[in-house]
Amino acid sequence: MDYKYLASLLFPQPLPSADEIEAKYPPRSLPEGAAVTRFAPSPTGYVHFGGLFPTTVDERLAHQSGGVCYLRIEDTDSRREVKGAAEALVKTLAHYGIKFDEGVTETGEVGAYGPYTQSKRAKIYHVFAKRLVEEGRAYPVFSTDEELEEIKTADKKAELKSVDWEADAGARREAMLARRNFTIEQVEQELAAGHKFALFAIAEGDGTRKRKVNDLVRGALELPENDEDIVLLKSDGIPTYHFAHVVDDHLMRTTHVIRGEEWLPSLPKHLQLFSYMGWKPPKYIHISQIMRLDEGGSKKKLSKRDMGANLDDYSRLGYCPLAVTEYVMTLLNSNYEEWRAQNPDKPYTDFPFNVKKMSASGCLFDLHKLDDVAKNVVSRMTADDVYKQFYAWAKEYAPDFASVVDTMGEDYAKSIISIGRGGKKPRRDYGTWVELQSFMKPFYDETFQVEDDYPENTDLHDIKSALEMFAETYDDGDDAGAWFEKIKAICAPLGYCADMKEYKSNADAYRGSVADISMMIRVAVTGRLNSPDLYTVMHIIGAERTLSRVSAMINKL
RNA sequence: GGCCCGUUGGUCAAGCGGCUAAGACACCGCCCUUUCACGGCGGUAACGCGAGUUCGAUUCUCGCACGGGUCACCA
Repeated sequence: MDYKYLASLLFPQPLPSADEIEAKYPPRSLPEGAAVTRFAPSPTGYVHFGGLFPTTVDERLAHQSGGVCYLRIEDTDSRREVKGAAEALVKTLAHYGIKFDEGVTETGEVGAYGPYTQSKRAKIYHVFAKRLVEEGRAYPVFSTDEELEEIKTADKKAELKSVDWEADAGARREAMLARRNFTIEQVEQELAAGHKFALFAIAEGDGTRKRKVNDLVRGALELPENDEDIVLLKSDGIPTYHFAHVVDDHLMRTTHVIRGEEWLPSLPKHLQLFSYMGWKPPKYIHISQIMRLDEGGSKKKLSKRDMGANLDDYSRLGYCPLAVTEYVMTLLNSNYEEWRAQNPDKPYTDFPFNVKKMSASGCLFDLHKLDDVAKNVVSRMTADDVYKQFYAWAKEYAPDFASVVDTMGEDYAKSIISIGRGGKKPRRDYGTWVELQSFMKPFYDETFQVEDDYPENTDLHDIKSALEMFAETYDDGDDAGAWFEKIKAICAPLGYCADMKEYKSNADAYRGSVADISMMIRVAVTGRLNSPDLYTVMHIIGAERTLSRVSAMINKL
């Protein structure tokens, strides 16, 4: 068969030569060892938590080595495309510190290796597709409009589940072989009839033979050679992922491809295409799925509806983006936590990220762990920083509380946030803005309320007497020592023990201890059974509030 | 069903032929503390099973089991 002629039939429009294209995408001039990575999502919706994993690896690998990390939009499936998804994606990732040097950005496309949107690269794919036809490595498969319609509406997933695998494999193989046989005349006729064609690459592999391939995380893998013809172009002329991946990652000079493990089975296809094209394949890292625990206690894939799957959930719950990033880092490199403990003040980007430390097995999403990381992150922040982030969050997600905060001003809020902050061991009372909001509530009249009841065995008369005595003697000017002496002084008249050690060794002799007296005051002043140090709380809210809350409680009893 | 990947405590995980099998989270207990919390100390808890190689296997090989992925003109 005259492949040159076939190619000219299939691609009649004038195209640049492969060499011309290659010249436009020269090797990058980067320092030795610099990684070029990319995140290549299809714009089908919000960013999944699972998407943050490979992306963080992309970003670290590139920027740690002085390389380039770019964003390419794989919009080759018009059926699934969601409008505005790409923009939302860029914005969300930026929020988590993933900044792209090239590709699709908030301000449009930047970089010399574009376009970075696959739908704009049709001509480039056609150049290389045509070359494969000329070499006798690719052939067309024609479909009528009706058949195409069928392909478009068929629910392949459902179909595949109820298939007779063995019979199907044979039938598919036969059909594949049959498709390879055609004549130039048939092609001419089909084209004349206006039928569209998909372009397939001939598989030369032997499926019964294994080939060693390398994955940077998993090591040497044995995958069967590819013996299935590969769809390069769909009937609409748009490439499949397989072809686009090979062409784009070669031209854009990607050195490391980080992607989900669902791509592992098609790796032989990609390797075969790289070899057909005469290009050097990139290094691969296939990342396992993120799992979650279902109600029954078994592992399930973290799916779209799960809490925590949508990255926007974290914003809503008030996790600061750095907390999420650091959590991802701990999952990616288990020595990250140790490094963090030793380097509490360094930015996470100083951590020497190591691909070899990554785990080949999947990991389970653990909200507890996230909370712990979040507490660490927030405890290390300055009061100023916490205030800014919290206030911005409140404006959006808790506007009522934001206006409550406004009533007392910024400094007041910061004095609350400053409790236990700074020093070598800052307190870790809250890890999210939702938790901080709850922490702050007792400090504002609008949100103060008695939420907790006194412990069951507390004597109401004692409470009343204790509060009355407290109110009589309270002096805003006392220092912490004097203040506590006065609390202790309340004990004896009521038959409570002022000394905890004494009380513990001789509890029966007393009605209670200074701890109980403190609790009586605490609930009156903060409305809760737990609070930060009472003396500190009273001085933040001031004497007036303190005493009015105490008398309100006395009246209530 | 074929093929591929994976399997250390509840979770994330060190380990890479010889260890009392790290650490972190969670859980529990004790201590500190005016309570709770924070903090400190400690505890419960693991190499999926069966062969083989070896003086010796968590570590290497092979089966099996389990989990996951994949088998589209989707990515």
